Amino acid sequence: MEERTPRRPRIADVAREAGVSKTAVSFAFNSPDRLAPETASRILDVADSLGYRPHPVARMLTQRHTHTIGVLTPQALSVIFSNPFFGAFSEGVALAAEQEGYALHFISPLHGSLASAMGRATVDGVVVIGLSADHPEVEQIRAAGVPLAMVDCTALPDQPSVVVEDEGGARSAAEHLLALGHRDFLVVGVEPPLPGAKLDPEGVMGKRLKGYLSALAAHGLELPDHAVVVGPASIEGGIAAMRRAYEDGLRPTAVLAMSDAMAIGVLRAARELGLRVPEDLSVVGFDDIDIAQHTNPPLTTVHQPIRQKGESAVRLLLSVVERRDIRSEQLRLETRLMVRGSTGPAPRRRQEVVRVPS
Amino acid sequence: MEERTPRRPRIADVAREAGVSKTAVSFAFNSPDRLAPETASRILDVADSLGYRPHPVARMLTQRHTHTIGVLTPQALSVIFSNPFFGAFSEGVALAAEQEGYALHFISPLHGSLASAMGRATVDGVVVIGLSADHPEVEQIRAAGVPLAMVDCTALPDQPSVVVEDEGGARSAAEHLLALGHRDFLVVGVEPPLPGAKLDPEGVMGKRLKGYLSALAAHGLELPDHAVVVGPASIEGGIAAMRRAYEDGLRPTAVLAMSDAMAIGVLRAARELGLRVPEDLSVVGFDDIDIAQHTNPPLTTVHQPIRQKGESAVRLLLSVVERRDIRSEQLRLETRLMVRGSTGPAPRRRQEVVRVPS
DNA sequence: AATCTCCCCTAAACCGGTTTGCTAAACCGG
DNA sequence: CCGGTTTAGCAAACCGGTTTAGGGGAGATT
Repeated sequence: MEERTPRRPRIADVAREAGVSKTAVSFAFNSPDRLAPETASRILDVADSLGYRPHPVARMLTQRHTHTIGVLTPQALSVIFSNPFFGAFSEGVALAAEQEGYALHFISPLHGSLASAMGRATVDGVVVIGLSADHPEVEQIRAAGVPLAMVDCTALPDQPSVVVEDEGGARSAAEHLLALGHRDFLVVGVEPPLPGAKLDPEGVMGKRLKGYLSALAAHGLELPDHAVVVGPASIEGGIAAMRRAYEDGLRPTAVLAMSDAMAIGVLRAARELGLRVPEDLSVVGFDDIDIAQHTNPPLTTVHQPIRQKGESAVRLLLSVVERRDIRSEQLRLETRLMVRGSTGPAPRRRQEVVRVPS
Repeated sequence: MEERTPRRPRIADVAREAGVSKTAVSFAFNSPDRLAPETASRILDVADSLGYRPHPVARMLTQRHTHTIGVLTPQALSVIFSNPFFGAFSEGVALAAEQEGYALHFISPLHGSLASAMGRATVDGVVVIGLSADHPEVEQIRAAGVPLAMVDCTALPDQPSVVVEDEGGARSAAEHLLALGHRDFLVVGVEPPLPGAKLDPEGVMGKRLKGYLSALAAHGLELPDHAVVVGPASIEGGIAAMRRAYEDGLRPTAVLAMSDAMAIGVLRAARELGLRVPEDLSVVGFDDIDIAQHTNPPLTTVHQPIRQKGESAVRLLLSVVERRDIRSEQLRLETRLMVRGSTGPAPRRRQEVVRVPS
């Protein structure tokens, strides 16, 4: 006569075993002070002996919140997690979430649909990264009444958001190279997630490009279209982009990369092409990920507070989730050029790159 | 006379508005074929106009599963996410999870308690990484009836697990250096998460150390205790470890690092100490993270299939979650030495390191 | 002795869905 | 015209908890 279904014990089982009501058991776990001390501890003992744990889903249902925040990205997590930028960002998100007692739930397209993934997600709010404001998904989330905080996008005026000075940072990178005498540039950009799509001028990469261009324009320079190559934001992407540029006959003295990972790829490709950095070629990245200071030579790059971005996004989000603060803040963080070893004076010899006189 | 509480519409609201029962609404969403086509689409229209989405938590409660898997780590996520190893591992986990239609939930100690974090987590199963089998938490999870898959730990015979050939990989690393003529070694290890704890001989680091030692022993060599330094598994940790070793007077010709991040730190510290790699010093890492092939010089290291580890763990886990397969598999994956540029023949000059004759 | 408090605990409603079991009407062949 | 099968939809039970409103008894107050 064995018990055939070792099913999970419920609150009713504990109540029966302890000879009390379900309410009492609930009190024992959630507000023990509403029970006589010995009753509470007896209930807890019984619960323990039965191996009872309150069912988290049932609890969520009645308490109306999940103590979980979501991180929403339009790309598959499997491509995202290998990105050091995302790692650092998640670090910031996790730090704030952990401090506030929230768990982390990553939301990415399931079976191709971000909407259905979002529909399944049991979160109190979401941090949205890598999505432009006009993405239909974002509107849907808002309509569903789920609080959200946007990262790298400020287009929703009544929503909390965190952005960085992308344009200014990019400008300072280009100015740095211009001051070193460089005139022949190659811009290495991150391609949009959807193949074929044009660089969104309001997106992060669009702003960085704008920053580069405005610095060049101030020196009477223009950037020919073919001096902009794009690829995936990875070391391999950077290698491929640099090789392609060389095969196309470009011989820049300086490379402006929109991501550190790609800059590291450029460093690598340059070495293979027999170019010394920074003597023959200067390279500047963007983001200042951790390894940037440990490359050889150390990478000159535009620092942005990646971790803080994640942390602030969560703080902003929680302030509306917990209704501590209704007004939604728009945070704008600074960027800062970190001059290290990968940039130097432009070499003397002239390059054959197209240049437009002012 | 405005509606004051724009509360989320419930299934009953849709039912009333459409003039049908709750059941019909539920059917419209979940098994439309049980309804007349026009009824179903009318209900869906009403739902849409009301902005109704089925409540995911309520749905979880009745359906008895969450379509979410947890990743459990004993360390704070904020320290974990910056680790490239973990990034690659998560990539594998995410890949398998996404393919199977599961979302990802990261579980780390909340307010210092892994148990309470686990108690709140609404997951169908967990992938456990970095936890030894005798950790009280693991027992608790099993007792709670939550399916789990252990990574890097095989101690639970009736649980699915994924491990790699740590000892063999470490041995091959040491043998490679021995074959190059090295006799004076420094081992750079990853410190246990709890300060002061001794290296768990059954843990990953313990096995790697055992592998190093057995290769040395086969050549009649012993490793003095002071030739093993430990630190956090990061670039900084590697730099600090190498510096400390030098300050202690050690002058090894070869470094065996238990993690690539630390090996990269060693590379960096060596450069600062004026040592050429591999002419003056050989360095071999462990893991073969992505950047290992892009360091300067490219890092010789022991490859382990990190992504596959994550992927397999999820597959194994889901096979028990979905009861497709009751027998729990124990997977053991191979490691493989990747010889690259950071190792070379031992330099001629003898070092003053302590050496025990055979 | 009656009333008031306070303490400890409970019954029942509720959270927002899904699922089971059933019924009434439509359909069908003979 | 009749019994049998389908079809379309409903009411109620259920998932596993929390919370509200309130009841009974003991001690304090009048």
